[in-house]
Amino acid sequence: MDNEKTTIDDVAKALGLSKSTVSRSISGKGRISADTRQKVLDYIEERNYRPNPLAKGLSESKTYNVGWVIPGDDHLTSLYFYQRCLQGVIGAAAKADYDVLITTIGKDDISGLKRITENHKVDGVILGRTLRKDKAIRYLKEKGIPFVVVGSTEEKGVIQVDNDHVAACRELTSILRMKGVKRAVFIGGDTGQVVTNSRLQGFQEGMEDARTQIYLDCVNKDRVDRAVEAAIAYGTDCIACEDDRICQMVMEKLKEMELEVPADLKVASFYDSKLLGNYKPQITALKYDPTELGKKACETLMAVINGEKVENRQLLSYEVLLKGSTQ
Amino acid sequence: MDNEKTTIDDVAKALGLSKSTVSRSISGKGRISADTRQKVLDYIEERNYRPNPLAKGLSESKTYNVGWVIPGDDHLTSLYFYQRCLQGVIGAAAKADYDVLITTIGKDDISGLKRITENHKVDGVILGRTLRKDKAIRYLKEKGIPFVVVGSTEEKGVIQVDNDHVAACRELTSILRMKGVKRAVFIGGDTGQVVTNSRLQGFQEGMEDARTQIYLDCVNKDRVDRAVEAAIAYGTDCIACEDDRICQMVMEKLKEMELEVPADLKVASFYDSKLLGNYKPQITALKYDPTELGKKACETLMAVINGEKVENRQLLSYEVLLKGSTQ
DNA sequence: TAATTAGGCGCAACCGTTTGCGCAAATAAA
DNA sequence: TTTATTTGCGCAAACGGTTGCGCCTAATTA
Repeated sequence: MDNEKTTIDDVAKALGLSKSTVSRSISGKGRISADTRQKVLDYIEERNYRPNPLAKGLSESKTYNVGWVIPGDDHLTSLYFYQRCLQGVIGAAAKADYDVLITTIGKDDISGLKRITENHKVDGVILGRTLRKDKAIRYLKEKGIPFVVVGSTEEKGVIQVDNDHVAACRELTSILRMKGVKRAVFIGGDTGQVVTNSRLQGFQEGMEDARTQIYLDCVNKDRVDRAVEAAIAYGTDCIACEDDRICQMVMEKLKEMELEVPADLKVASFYDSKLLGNYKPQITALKYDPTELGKKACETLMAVINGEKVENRQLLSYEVLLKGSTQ
Repeated sequence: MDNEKTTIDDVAKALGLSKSTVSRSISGKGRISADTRQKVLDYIEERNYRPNPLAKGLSESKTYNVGWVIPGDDHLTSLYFYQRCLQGVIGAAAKADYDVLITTIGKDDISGLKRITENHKVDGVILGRTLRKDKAIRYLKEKGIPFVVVGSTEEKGVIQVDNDHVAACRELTSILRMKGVKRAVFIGGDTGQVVTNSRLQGFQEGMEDARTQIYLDCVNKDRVDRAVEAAIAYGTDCIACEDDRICQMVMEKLKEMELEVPADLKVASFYDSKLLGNYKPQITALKYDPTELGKKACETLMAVINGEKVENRQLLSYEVLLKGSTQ
């Protein structure tokens, strides 16, 4: 009972038609009578016939695959983010009859990316993370391979889909200011990442000309601890953390210092995640939808592949979650 | 300067050969003089020619893709596990000139899996997680699609690659027994998962006929808390946690109860992960190599695809990390 | 030296689609 | 009714590889 290997020829024979007609019925292109078309559609539906994508791809010069490229070595939160993103990518791809080919790259090793592109296995690529001076971007641009990046890059002429970090951080920050925050502190991570700068920018815009203090490159517990100590010494009444991991470390440090949130000072995170799920006063944070990001990225890539003109920079919306930590 | 579209014909023309000869030079099959072959190999190396996998696949009835199927909704540790696994899969696939097509499935929704198989996009599938009464397994068996599962299943006649949980847990447990543990407690999660039962079995074998107590289905903080309370009431001197997440909850609870590890009691985890990285007395745990798992799984799948006979059950080794928590 | 075998290569069919072109029948315009 | 146009469909050539078969030359054997 297997229809494993039915081909378009089988369908054509069975219906007394030519394969051209069957092909045109399926694609809907060309001149076809509505009657015949419906007959074909019904038949292939019933027999569960699926055109062989290799043959289809060969004649159309398409692979019907997109590459999903993520770092091979990354921390847990990112993984969660990528997984959610991937859901969006897969969904959007499926709608266009595409599938997702996954590969990983390292900071200096883009061999995985080269594999799938040089071997003609994908029609385009979605970059899950970018660095400054990103080798992958350079490579894709040079080769003229369609691609979009999730997140932002300083590289010019690159199609990017990102959360509107600046606007989000600006909005949350100005809410904090309204709530009476006078000496806000921003603790940020790797300044090599574009997103860090966006968040800082949003913070500064939101604070207008209120007094603030900024601590950057807090990439480990030590750095964060020292930043928190300095912030307390400064007499801060609110710490804005660049992301969930920093927020986690900040909360830990505050606990060690036996300071109460929000009694002694407010705390907010510019990135919500599961890591923040278990705090007693829940943490005020900015929430994004990674699935939506992936979806948008993939849709954009599809458009690029089909030769449509698309905006270079697409920004997605966010949500401000006001919780107990900034009460 | 683009060699985007060089075909085997171009290569043949350039070298004054026929495409059959070029093809045979590349594959090494058939009768070819070493001279000619080398000439071809040099040329394609220099011009970076890669055979179009769609054309190749079409004529060989192969896609040169394997499907990597993971749950669409899972917790952080799993994600880490899958990511490491994936590394192994990608590596092994690349060696056989395969690429990895990713898709996600839910407990009752295997449409993603159906997509890639019915559309003939993969030659075989690796299942990243299985459940009892697994729909994906049923489906793949029924359709006769080559597949291997990472982890264990009770389903008969399925090729599985797994860590040797029983042996590992047995060994760690017996070490604990040697160390003088007299009233050990096992706290396990979802008994619906095959691995939970394997770990329990290893624990029981390792404890021989020493007194023990078992708490199962501790799938959330509440359940774990109650199990820990009961264990303490029982007067336990060692809690063996089924996995990292349970261990995390146990440690939290012990802290709340103001009990010291290992002074008041020992704690061990039957699964090491990053979640356990930050405890003051480090946690004794069993360490596996997910990358190795993925690699082995993919290699096995390749063998199956090539029609080789393989062992139904492949067990990988482990490492016992003895740390402060069981001192 | 003649007969056989083996080695190296090319021809052409095939894998399962898409699509330009041409032809006949049906429809519309003259 | 005749002519022009449209409509529906089939033919056959791609797409870029692999592979069975056959031919020719060179090496081996009798």
